[in-house]
Amino acid sequence: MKLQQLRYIWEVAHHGLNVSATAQSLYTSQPGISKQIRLLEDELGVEIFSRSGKHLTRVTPAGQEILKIAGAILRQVESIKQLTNEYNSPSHGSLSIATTHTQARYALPSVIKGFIGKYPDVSLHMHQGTPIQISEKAADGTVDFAIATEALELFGDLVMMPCYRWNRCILVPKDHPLAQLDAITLEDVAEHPIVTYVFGFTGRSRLDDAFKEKGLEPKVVFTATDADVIKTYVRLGLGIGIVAHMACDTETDADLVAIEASDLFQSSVTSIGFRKGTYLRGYMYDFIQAFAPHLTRTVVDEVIALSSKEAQKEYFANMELPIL
Amino acid sequence: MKLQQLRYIWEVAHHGLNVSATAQSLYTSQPGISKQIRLLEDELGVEIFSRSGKHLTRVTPAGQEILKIAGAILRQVESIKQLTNEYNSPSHGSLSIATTHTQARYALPSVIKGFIGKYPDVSLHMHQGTPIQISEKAADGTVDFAIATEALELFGDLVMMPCYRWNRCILVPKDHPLAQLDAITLEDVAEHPIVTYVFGFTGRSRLDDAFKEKGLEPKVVFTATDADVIKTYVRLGLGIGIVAHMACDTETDADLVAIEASDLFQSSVTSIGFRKGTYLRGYMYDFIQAFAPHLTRTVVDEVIALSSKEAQKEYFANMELPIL
DNA sequence: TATTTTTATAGCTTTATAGTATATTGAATT
DNA sequence: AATTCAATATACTATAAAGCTATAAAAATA
Repeated sequence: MKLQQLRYIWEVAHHGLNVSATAQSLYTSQPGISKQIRLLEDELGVEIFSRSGKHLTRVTPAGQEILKIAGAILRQVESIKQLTNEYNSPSHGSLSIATTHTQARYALPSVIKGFIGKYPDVSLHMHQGTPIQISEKAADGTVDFAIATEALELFGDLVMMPCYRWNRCILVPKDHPLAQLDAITLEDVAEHPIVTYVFGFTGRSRLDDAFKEKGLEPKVVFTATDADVIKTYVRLGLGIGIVAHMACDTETDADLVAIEASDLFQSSVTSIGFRKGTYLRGYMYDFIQAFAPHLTRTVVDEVIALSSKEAQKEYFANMELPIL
Repeated sequence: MKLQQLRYIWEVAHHGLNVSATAQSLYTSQPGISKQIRLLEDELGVEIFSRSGKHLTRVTPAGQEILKIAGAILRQVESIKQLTNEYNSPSHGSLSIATTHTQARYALPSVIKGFIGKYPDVSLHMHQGTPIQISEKAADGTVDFAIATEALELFGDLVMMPCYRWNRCILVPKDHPLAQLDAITLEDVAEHPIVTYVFGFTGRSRLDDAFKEKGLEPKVVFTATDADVIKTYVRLGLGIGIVAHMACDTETDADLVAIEASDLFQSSVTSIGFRKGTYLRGYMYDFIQAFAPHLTRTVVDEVIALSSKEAQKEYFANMELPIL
């Protein structure tokens, strides 16, 4: 058994069982990969892929198990490389982050700015996507970190750490009746058409919960994945906007009125997650702490050491989070 | 990076940093290993072993980390092989068990007999040792299973499952005053010289606890690691023997009187443990269940799935164990 | 059925691995 | 301090393995 062979079967399995395509993506030849897969299967005495004639059609049950372990092995090999990189050149490397629009647009820029100033030799990669996509990318090792408000719990082998708590505000045009009120209630809000986030994005579920609890049926007339689009439609008079607090900028949104809505909806928590067993480079610890000051290296290491997801939640249960 | 290289550094590290000795044990040449280690170090750009001239003197800090991951990788490679073996020939393989005298002599024989009858093609290896040695062997992968009453909790990466609960009895010569009593108390016992297990063996700690709790100071005049030796000295009149219940055989020990002592001492629990992440062959599940009927394949898989040691303990907290 | 896509095979080249013999060095011993 | 012993490094060679190109064969698709 060779690492190369494990790499090949893993890549083929992740390229739709197309050996030629895999070969291209790995800059090698198709016969080479085919041969190595055969050799491995011969050595193990088990077919990893079942074939109809010359084509690979599916992964065998044994193959499923093998691929799972092979993936773990390859990630550990990656860990060894990462740790030696850390010894060789602590300030060189790369950092990939998958996140949503809201984070990328409002929460991350200042952190990123500080980071690239401090680590000019770390190449930074940002991937934007839905919370589900983000979690998947972290879980399969495409990115180092996932930062999002929802869906990060779905993946069992992610270590998740809460970063900050945030509230919502309601954006209305200056002449809107809600802008005249001194205090606003959920009932007031429910009377107007609403423009807000798509379900599964930026704490949308908390919003729905709040209305449901009071037995209200909000008239959501338009949903978007980001606050910029939401604002655009608020300006068009489509409805009132409900967005994350950090998306309300009094300067650029001078034509809108932002109404604090902290007491109308439960606050949401944005978390950062990474795959269990990932080797964290020094600058990665640094990034985490820059984003969430309470997540010091010590704290992160302690959380990693906790064996269960429940213990991790427990760890943060009584911790005060920064409020943004 | 090659698996072979990881194998070499791991073996060298576990052969006292002696490359020549490692080469011998692996039936290969010393230059081959030396070269591969150098190649790996060159590739990683990190010294795994520090050298004084030509001699390897110690493992570098980076080497420590690398070796730890390398060990995990090699064990996973082993898992792949095991699982393919399971597909190829479910009834062929090997099973190594490390256990103490008490288990090997009294609890295991019937189980082993049934097992070799059912799986004649599984080669069975029994290793006898102290509970500490046993745990170590399970933790580093020398054996598949550790079976013992003490010390199995010490190793964090062992999955441990309680098998049965057992009590003690007191062995005395026929003419001994204790043999005349109708009911026996701990105070009675403490008046006589005692022959029992060495500390750290066969639930010895429970015994000490019982005396301590009543403020008694037992006169332990002789300790041994097994009941056979204890009986021998009881016969010589050195003192009264306190041994595990399963060590009292009314036939072979017809010259001794066994006094039930279940209510004098807290019962002990014998457990079986294996390293987390071990691939369990079908016959291994079968062995476990033959030894402890409540540990069905389903139960074992459920316990393995539990992430923390605490959750595992919790799982068995309310389970009735067989009493031997 | 024709065409395209994909995999397998063969032959060849390059690279890698492991072996032997031997030099060199460090540690132990006197 | 010199000598001996044990261990590692180096040089070289033989063998094995891995990968490439070209091409044949087989599925999939149109």
